[in-house]
Amino acid sequence: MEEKGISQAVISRLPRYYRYLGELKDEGVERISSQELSELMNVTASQIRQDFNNFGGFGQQGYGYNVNYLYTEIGKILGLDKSHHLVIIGAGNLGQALANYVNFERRGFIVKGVFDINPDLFGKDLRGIKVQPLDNVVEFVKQNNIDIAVLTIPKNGAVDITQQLVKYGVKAILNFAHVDLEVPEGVIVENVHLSDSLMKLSYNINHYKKK
Amino acid sequence: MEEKGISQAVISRLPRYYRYLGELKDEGVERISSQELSELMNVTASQIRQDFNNFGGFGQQGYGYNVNYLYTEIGKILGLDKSHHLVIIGAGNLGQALANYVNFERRGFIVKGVFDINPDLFGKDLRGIKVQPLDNVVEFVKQNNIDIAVLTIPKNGAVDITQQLVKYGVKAILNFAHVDLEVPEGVIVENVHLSDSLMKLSYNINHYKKK
DNA sequence: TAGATTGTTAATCGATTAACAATC
DNA sequence: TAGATTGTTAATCGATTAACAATC
Repeated sequence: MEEKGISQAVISRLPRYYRYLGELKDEGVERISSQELSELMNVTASQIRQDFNNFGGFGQQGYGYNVNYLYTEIGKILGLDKSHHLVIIGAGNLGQALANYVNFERRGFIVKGVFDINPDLFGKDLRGIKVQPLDNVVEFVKQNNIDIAVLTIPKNGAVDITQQLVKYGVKAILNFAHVDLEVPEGVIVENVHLSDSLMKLSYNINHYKKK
Repeated sequence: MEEKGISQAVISRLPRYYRYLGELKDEGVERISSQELSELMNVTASQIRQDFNNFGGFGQQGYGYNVNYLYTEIGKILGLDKSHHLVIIGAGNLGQALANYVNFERRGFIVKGVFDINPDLFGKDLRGIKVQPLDNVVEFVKQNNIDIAVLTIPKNGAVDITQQLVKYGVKAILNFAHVDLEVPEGVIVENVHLSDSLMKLSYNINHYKKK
């Protein structure tokens, strides 16, 4: 089961498989073939089988895949069977939106702290968590075993705080700031650049003709 | 200049080029070679030249690229020289965050209306735009030449409203709902699935070893 | 002109799809 | 057993990188 060198293209597809399998599970579907799943998801059956086989054989010839089992296994691959402690840095609308989004918690992403530089926000309660001054974050990260930092602050602040965060053990950053963060080897950055998404949309509005 | 069949891989890189070129421009840099840009951005010079050449020759042998010119041209390719009218559907924290994000406006993405089903939010002012009842949206889209809808509502609502929106002329959807939207040919959907990003992060925390 | 650097073709690499033998 | 469907190898396709001739 110790896989390695899986491409990010494959990893990027796992959450979508996970979502579809979760829905099938909720509908009470017990088994599914790569062919059926391929029609549902609009991808090739071949790709589905290749993707799953990167992690070992989850299916059975002549039968297909057990939905429940496959769902659980993909969850494990994604690390959703373990919980992750995260801090949100920036308690503006976006930070608050994320702090309030209860579904993350369901997947094991536990918001432990929310920080901001704006004193007006200090003490504001977000689902039981009070916004703290940003100055507290380093100490907080040290003491609370924080894996993930979510950056919802402007880019200058994001660059500065990143240095501190990785120094004190943050392993991954979900970055909403519109800047490329420099991090040491082994620290993961996932960028969510909303303006980039809008620009792609804009391009495609003008150029997209047929599928 | 009429390009076609540009791959989405290339398009996805354009906003990042645009950002770096904008910064160089602001710093007063006049010209840059693909080699210099490649070091700055951590991509190959070859890829940069290939990417730009999809759209025609923006550079000059022996000189490199004029930063200002290239910046402007990429902006045009992305359609940022034209403005887009958008509506935000869902005025929760995320919808408000986007409505308040002034930088979108700078790039020509003009928020024309914000809608919600929650009466408590009706009339709430977001940078001069008042939240309206969702029931108004179809009429509003018809009359205000709306290109883009941003969906920041839960998935059931998103699926339902999408049918209406595309019927009345919306050409593109920025979808934050955790569901795959079905749209007719020619309508663009760009998904921003934040929980997928967190899952990728989670996977990589556990598996990433070396670059 | 000589040097630099693009534009572009060719080579490589990786990801996707097709095919089919293994096997439940 | 026969039929179905996976696991996996082989073929194809597309994207990235390398190389270099064109040219400023």
